[in-house]
Amino acid sequence: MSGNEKNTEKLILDAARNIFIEKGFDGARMQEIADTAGINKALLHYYYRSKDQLFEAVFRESFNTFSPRIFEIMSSPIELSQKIRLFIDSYIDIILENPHIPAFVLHELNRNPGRIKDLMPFTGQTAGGLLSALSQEIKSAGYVEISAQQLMINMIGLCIFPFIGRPIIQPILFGNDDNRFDEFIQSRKTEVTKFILNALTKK
Amino acid sequence: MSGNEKNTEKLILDAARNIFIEKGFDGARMQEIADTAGINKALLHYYYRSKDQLFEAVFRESFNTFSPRIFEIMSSPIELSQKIRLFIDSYIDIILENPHIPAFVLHELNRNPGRIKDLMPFTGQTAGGLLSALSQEIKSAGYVEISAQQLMINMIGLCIFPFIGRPIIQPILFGNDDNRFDEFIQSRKTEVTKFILNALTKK
DNA sequence: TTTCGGTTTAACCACGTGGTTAATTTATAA
DNA sequence: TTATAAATTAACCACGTGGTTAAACCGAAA
Repeated sequence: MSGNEKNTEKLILDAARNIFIEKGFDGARMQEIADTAGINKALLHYYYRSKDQLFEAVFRESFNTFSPRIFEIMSSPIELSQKIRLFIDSYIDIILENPHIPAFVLHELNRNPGRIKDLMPFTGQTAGGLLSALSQEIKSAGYVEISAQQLMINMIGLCIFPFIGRPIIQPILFGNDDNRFDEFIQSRKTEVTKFILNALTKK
Repeated sequence: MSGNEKNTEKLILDAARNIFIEKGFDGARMQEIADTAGINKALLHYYYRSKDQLFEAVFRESFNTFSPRIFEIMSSPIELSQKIRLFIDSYIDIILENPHIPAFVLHELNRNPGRIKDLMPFTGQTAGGLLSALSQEIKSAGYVEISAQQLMINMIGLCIFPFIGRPIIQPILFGNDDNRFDEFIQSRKTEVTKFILNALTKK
């Protein structure tokens, strides 16, 4: 039982996650995943039967990380402004720990939009319920008139976009300086929250 | 000179654009591009020497469509609020005509971030100039305190995100109904403009 | 020590890939 | 009509791909 005693299945999944997220399904090679995991290629098929199934495992995991707990937070019994603060804060934190996941998940979903059906934990109905509830809260909070959908997309988009757009944002706006980009992201949590809450406030 | 007299090079580029944008570089097959164009595969290499060069042609074109004319608009001598209205309006219009381009460009840029260097028409300096000018305008307009970078990213992100995120947005928020999603996008132009301008306004 | 199941590997396979080539067709001009 | 170059094609090639297989390895129970 030496130190590197790590079960092989996990070893494979870790390697596959790195490769798939970096190169996407089409760009990933089973050989490279095996090399990264430090094992023989046949072992990939021993534990996961095919490239598709290995990818499936990685993608589900990534999707669950990516899929915001927005519905949990949004249905909790706290004030709307607090929900918004809470969501922005925790969602940006999550993405900061896995900055490449949004681009990965969204690309694979665009490549195969039908896949979403297998992944949705909540029905359209539960979503509908939350939306109408949110819609009520917007009104009773005395906020600006805005549909629940528009607000949700704004919140999520403002959190995610900087990460997906980094390869174009950083060179143009920050002279390709990693530090300046990181500072930018750091300040985003408070900036986005301020921006949204102010956008919702009647003048 | 019959009706379908279309020069072959253009025929190839059209087919390549469709395939590359739908499947990405790694997922695209030269044979499928040839079939789509209705020509022999060897012709692809006759006009464009390699898959890379054919892709390069498609990507440059897409990037120029995608790359917002934000710097033109932002440096024109009109009031800031008008610039914002103008940008949101025209940018969403452009993307509506090519709804798959943002996901395509951003994915390929994430796959190969170095590529951006070959594509930037403006130096970091010109961008810097525009940013400080914009920063001044924000102040003199009496708007809320916000950095030029944060504002620009918010504007662009709010325009683009619904298109990149469609495969997840439509099923969850609109019961996978094409019409409801299209209505949502249509109302976005006014909604996003209102949202941003209000977010910038002090109480 | 032997046996036996789960692990791991080297070697292999059929097939699809991007790319090439030599020949054929087509248009053009003399 | 004929000569010439450009456009187009069928056939081909080397190689990388996902996947398989049979044998070897290894720890534990008998």
